[in-house]
Amino acid sequence: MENKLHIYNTLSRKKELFQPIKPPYVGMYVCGPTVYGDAHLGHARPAITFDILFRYLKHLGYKVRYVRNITDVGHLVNDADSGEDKIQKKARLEDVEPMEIVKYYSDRYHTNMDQLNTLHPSIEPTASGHIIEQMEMVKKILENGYAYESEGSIYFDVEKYNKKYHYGKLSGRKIEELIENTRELAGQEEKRNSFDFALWKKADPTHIMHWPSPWSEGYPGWHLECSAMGKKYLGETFDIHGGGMDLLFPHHESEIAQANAANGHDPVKYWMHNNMITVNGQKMGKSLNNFITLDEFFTGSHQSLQRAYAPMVIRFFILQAHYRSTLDFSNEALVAAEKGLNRLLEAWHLVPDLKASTESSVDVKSYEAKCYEAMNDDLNTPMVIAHLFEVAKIINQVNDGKAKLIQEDIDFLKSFFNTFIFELLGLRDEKASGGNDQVIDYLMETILSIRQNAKQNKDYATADKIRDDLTKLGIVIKDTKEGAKWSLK
RNA sequence: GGUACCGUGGCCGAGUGGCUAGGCGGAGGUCUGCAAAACCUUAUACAGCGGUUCGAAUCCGCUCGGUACCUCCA
Repeated sequence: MENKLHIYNTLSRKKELFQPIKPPYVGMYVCGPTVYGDAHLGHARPAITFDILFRYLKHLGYKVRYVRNITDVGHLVNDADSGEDKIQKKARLEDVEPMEIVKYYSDRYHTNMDQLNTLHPSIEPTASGHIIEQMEMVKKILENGYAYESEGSIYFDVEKYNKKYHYGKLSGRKIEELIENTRELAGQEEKRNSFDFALWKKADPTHIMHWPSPWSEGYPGWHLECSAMGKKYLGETFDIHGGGMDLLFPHHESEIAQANAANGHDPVKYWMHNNMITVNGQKMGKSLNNFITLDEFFTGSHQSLQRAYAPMVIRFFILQAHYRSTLDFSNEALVAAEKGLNRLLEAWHLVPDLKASTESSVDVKSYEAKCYEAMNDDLNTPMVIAHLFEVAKIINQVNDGKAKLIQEDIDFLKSFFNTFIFELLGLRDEKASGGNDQVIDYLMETILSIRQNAKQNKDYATADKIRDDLTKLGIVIKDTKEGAKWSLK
């Protein structure tokens, strides 16, 4: 299988030609959400970024297994003295079962992801469903001598590990600096070094999510689930591991360490990290409490939103920036994205009705190569979109009789646009589903003919009232040379 | 304090040595009863200072400003 796809590998800090370990198979693991709250705009970024990669790899002919986990245990809360589980904390506050929280937010996450038109992962494992696998990994790391027990908890011995391997190879950190710079946190007296991390944590009596283990009644450490589940479903070494840049350290760094300590070699060939979405230049995140949930975007129910934005507008907005750049959110930017998306789709709608000429005045086929080139250059979707806009302009020119295309080129446009807009960028034509109702079609035909009569009688007041009233209902009327056309907004 | 990244026109955002990015917004025009859409034309740019080069937004250095990670975080 040949391809020219280059992806930026965080491990080497360079763009590298993508060569799977065992073509045509590709194994891809992406860090999913911790389901203790609604998904916000930041969660949409990796989901969409790696959805694009998933779609493109499949398009190139690879057989991809895409694993995205659901974190439903572990992950300590920083302000809880006892190291209380995040899910548990939420559960206690709302007085419900932890798994009830997990179910509730998992469902909502899935709904949001469907709204954003991301393809479902091949496997979506939960941490709580893989306690045994995680314990097996702890045992192995213990056997290999890279972990120690302390008060019923098991910690990873970073210093010892670093003597044979390199702790910091992904994030560029040096262990000596970690010694000096790691902040003092509660509950660290059990550890030999402040940067050692838990593989297994003993549950205190109030902790309600716990499992029996050889060491204590407890729960698995922060970074273990991805290592254990990645290995189980993709093997000890797999092609791609993705996630947000904020997971680079310590999460992904520790995953590498765990894999080496357990299996003796690196787990992943290509590490990919998407950048953050910012608000006024600052990261949108849970801890800063400046996040806007996806539901709030879709309904417009957040004080800093001027109105609602459709899921496809959010998707398009995210795709208009490169995944490794920060993306600054604002109403203005979203409105611009919405108009741009609309412009693209309007052009797409014109394609079937374009009139063919005997010759073409523009070279539309060259745009396909340009788009592939952009995709191959580390998934440069903003570049792809820029090319598509240029094609949209050509379509409009042909529609206006200012440029010419032969039938073959028009047919080419249909498949080309279809491939890039819908198959690869994963955009959905929300309007395509509207207007299928025969009753509505007939109704609109009737209304528009009444309006046409009014116009012919120069009764513009009536004509404009019809148009204005329909606009309020979300129906847009455009008078063209071929008569009035309508569409749902 | 350590590590990494960034600073592009009113806004968002590509571009890494010479060729118009693109979208939104602004101005003027064509079309139209008006509007919308579309098309045409147009203005506004590469944080600052030095250096390398025939030539730099793009490479190097310094300065200033910002962000991320170092603690759960997409």
